[in-house]
Amino acid sequence: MDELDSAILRHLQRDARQTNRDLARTLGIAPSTCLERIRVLRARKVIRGYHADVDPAALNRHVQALIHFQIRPFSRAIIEAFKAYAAGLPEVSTVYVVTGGDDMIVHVSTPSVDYLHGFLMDKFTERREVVGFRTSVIYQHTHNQVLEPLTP
Amino acid sequence: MDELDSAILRHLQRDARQTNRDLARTLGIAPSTCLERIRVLRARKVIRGYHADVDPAALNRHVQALIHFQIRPFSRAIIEAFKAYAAGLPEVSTVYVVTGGDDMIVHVSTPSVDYLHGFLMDKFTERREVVGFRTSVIYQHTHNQVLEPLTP
DNA sequence: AATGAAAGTAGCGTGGT
DNA sequence: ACCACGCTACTTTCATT
Repeated sequence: MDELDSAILRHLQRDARQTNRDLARTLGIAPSTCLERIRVLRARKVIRGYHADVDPAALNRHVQALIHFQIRPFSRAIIEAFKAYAAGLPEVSTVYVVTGGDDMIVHVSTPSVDYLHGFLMDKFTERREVVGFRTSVIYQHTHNQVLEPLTP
Repeated sequence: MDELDSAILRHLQRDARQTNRDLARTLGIAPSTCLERIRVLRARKVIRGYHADVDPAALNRHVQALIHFQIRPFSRAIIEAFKAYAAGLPEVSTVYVVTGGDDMIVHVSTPSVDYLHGFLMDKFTERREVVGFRTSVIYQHTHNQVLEPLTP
């Protein structure tokens, strides 16, 4: 992980579909060198994948929310099972297992407020391990697609 | 947005670097057709971009957290300013503006717990609009990279 | 580890159905 | 709208440094 690798990661986070030639040209290296660097970064799992960023509204997901869960009993097996359950629901985009006031925070996106309400009622209220949850509707969110390496 | 567009989005969310030819072949359409569909989806901003997914640990970001903020006074200008401030910090990956108990939830990733503590102290405690915040350290998180269209 | 050339392959415009 | 063709450009391997 030298400065060149960092530069490659920075550029591929911003635009994953630029050609290898273009990337090599902007970095001032040969295309074959650039290709090999990227191959190694993938093999080392530093680059985990390449994903298109799709507007949720185009997928009929106009209402997003964060759901804060309290789970009891708090054991590894229960947490793992609930995490797997939540992550498998098509409305769910992210599951965070956290410390603090809540045990789990789940990011969901749904067509409407009505759909969200029905979804929460149908999928979570009946589960024994869920002793309580709280909904935060998301008004806006901005995502920083390019993360730089940090120095300790 | 027909079934073919949905299929294209599904595949590009899973792997944004597959060639147009491969995608066309798996969908059973001509490459030129596929290319034109993708071009329109980009022009309509349904596809917002293509991004490499990089392991945060490789960027020296071993400790992630969600920070829950209470902001006062609660006005559009104050919220916008704080959002812009937070989103501009390199440690921050996502800013959610929400309803409910909190006003803003910020996803951060840092090298260590010490770094996180110093970061919170240096960047947030001195800001007047921050009347309180709470930290949830993230133990695990799973992200669903492929979002399907939902039917109302 | 980086390069340059060479072979295979893909992108993308044009025209046709 | 979709497909077929063809030119140009890209990717990728390998010998060389």
